Amino acid sequence: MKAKNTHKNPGKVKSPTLEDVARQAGLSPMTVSRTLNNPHLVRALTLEKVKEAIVSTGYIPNLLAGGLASRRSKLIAVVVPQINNNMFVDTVQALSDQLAERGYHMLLCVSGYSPEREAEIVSAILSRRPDGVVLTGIQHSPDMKRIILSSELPVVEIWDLTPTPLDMLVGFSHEKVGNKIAHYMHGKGYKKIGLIWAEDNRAAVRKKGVLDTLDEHKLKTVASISVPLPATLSKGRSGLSQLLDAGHEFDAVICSSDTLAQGAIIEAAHRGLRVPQDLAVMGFGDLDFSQHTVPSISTVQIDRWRVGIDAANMLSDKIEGKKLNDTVRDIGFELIEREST
Amino acid sequence: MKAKNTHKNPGKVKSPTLEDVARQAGLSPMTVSRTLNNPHLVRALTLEKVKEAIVSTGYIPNLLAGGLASRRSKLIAVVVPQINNNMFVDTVQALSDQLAERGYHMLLCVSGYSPEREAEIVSAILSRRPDGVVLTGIQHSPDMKRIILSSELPVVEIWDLTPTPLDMLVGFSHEKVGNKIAHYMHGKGYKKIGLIWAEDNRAAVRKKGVLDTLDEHKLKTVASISVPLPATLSKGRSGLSQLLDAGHEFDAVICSSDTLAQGAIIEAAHRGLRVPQDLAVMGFGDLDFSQHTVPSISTVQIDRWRVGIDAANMLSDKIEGKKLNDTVRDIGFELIEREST
DNA sequence: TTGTAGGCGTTATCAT
DNA sequence: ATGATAACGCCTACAA
Repeated sequence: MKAKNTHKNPGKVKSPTLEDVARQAGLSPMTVSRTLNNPHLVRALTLEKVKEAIVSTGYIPNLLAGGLASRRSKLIAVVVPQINNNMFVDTVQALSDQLAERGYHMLLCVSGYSPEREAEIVSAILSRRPDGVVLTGIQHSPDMKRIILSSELPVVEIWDLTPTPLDMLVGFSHEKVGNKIAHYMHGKGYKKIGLIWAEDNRAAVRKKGVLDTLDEHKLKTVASISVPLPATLSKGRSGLSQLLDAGHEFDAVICSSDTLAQGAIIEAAHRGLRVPQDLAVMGFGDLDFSQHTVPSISTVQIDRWRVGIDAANMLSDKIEGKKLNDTVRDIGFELIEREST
Repeated sequence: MKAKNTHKNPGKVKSPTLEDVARQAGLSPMTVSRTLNNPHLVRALTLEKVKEAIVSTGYIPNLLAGGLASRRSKLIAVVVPQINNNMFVDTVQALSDQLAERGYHMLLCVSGYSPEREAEIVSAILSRRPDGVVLTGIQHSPDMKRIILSSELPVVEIWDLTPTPLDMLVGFSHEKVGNKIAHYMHGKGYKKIGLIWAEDNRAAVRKKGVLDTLDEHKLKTVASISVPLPATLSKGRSGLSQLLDAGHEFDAVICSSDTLAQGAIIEAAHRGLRVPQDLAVMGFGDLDFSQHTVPSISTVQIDRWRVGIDAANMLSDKIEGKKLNDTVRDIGFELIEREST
C-alpha cells in the first residue's frame, strides 16, 4: 500500500477512476473501459456489474486521459469571425446541434475577421488535439495554412467557395451573389445605384460581383458608403444619410446585409422617401425580420443552417472513415423579391 | 533504439513531443516544459535554445497530456438554452472574448431549455475536466445539481437571480422586471392589458411579476397568448392577431420580448391600429432594432455583455485563487420609455 | 470474453 | 537553473 499522491491534493478526495470502478465490480480496468466504449464486447452480466459500480462510485470518465491514450478527442474546434452576427449564429447553432447529435463537443473561438488572430487561434486549438476543425472563409494567413495542413486534421471551410479548399468546404459564391443582385437590379430598371457596404472580406467579394455586372450593363454606381463592422441598423441609417447628404442622385441602394437595408429603409421613411418608388433597397441574408418590415426587404437567402449541418456531417463522416460523396459543397442561394425593390 | 509505436500509426510521422524538442535543444523535457509554462525560471540562453528547437521541430503542445498531469485544462464549459437567441448570443460573445482574454477556451453546449438535457450535457462536459462551468438559469435537475456540486468546480449561473446559487451568479431579477413593467403601464394609465408571452421559465417569472403588480393596482389582464419557443417576429404578429380576433378589448399588450413586440407592432399597423394611441406595446430586451422601429419600442434594457464579462472574470478569478468581492452579482435592468407606450 | 503490460505526452516533486 | 523520476487515467496490442 504505497501512498499514491505525489501531487499536492490538500484534503480532497480524488475523483474515482476506472480502477476504482473495476475494483468495485470485481473486474479489470480494461473490462470496464470496454464496457464503456464497446458494450457489445462484454456479456450482459458484466455490463450490469459495471453499471452498478459506476453509479456506486460516482465515476466520471476522464477524456483528457482517454484522448491522450486513444488519440481521439471527440472535440471539434469551430472558428468564426463573430458569434453575435445574424448570419453566423444560425450556422453555429446548427453546428452545435449536429455535432452533439454525432457525439462531438464544440470548442468555439472568435477570430474577429483577422487572419492573424485566426492563425493564433488555430495554433492554440491544435494543442487540444481536436478531431476536426471548422474555419470560416477561405482567406487564411500562410502560417496558419502551413500549420493546419501539416496537422493533417479534417478541416471544413464554410461560408465561401473555392475549387481548392484546404480540405473540405461548404459554402456559396459571394461573387455570383453579387452578379445576380446586379442583374436583378438592372432587370428592374434601376439606373443609378448607391451602395452601403460593410467592411468584411466576403462582402467585398459580393461587391466586386455587383460592380462587374453593373459594368456589363453600363449601369452607374453613384457612390459607395463603407461602414465598419459590425453592421448595425443605425449604420444603415447613417449610411443612407451620408449618400443623400452628399447630394448623390440614385434610384436604388444595394446593401451588404439586411440589417443595413432595414436601416436604410427606416432612414428613407424618416426623410419622406417612398420605398421602392423613390428609392429601391436591396439587402442580403433574408433575416427573420426581412419579410415583415414595411416595405418587406428584397434580399438573397442563404440556408445558413444547412452550412452548419453539412459541415458537421462532413467532418464526422471523414473522422469516422466514411466515404464522402463530395468534398466541396456549393449550397447556392436564392434571390427573393419583395416590396423594397 | 527500441521501436516506440505500439499504437497503429500507418505511415504517419508522429507529431513532435517535448522530448523531441528537448533532444533538439540539448536539454531535458522538464526544462522545455518549464520554458513554456514558467519562462522566468530559465535563463535567457535556455529560452533561446528552446524557442529555436520548437520552431525547427514544429512542436505543438498537447494539452490533453498537460491537463492530465497538471489537473488544469484551461477550458470553460458554457451551457446555454439556445445560441441563436438575440439575448444570449451577446452574452456568449462576451464570454468568449473575456475568456480568451484570460487564457481560456470555451466549450459551448446547447440545452434547449430542458433541465434533463442540461443534466446530460453537464455529465458529458465534466468528462473533459473543465476548470469552470457557466450555466444559464437557476432551475436545474436534482441529479445535475448533485453531480456538479460534488465535482467542486467553480460554477457561475447567469441570467437569473437567487440568494442561493450553486456557487456564483451574475444576473437580475425577472420578477422585479415584471413588477416594474406593470407599475409603469399602470402609471401610464393603461387599463386593460393583453399579454403575448413565450414559453420559457425566465419569461414565466417575469409574467408572474407583471401579474402580481397588475393585481395590486386592480388592473385587468384581458387575456394571455402563449407562444412556443423560439419567439419570432411572426409569432408576435400572430399573437396579436389571436388576441384581437378573440374579440378581447385591451389598450396595451406586454410582450415577453422585443421581437414579439415588434411583431405585434407590425400586425397592429396592418390592421390600422395606431401605436400607442389605439394600442400600446411593451417589450423586453432592448434589442438593436428597438430604438429604430416606427414607433420605437418601450422596453427593458439588460446589459447582456456585462453578464458574460463578469461571469468570465468571476470564474477566472476563482480558478486563479483570487479573492472575490461578491459571489452573487445583480446587474439590474432599466426600463426604457419610447414611442410604443 | 477478459486480463496484462506498456505507453500516450506532460507536469509535480524532489534532488542536484 | 536544470534534471531524474514517478505519476496523471486511460487505451492499444496482445495474451489467455
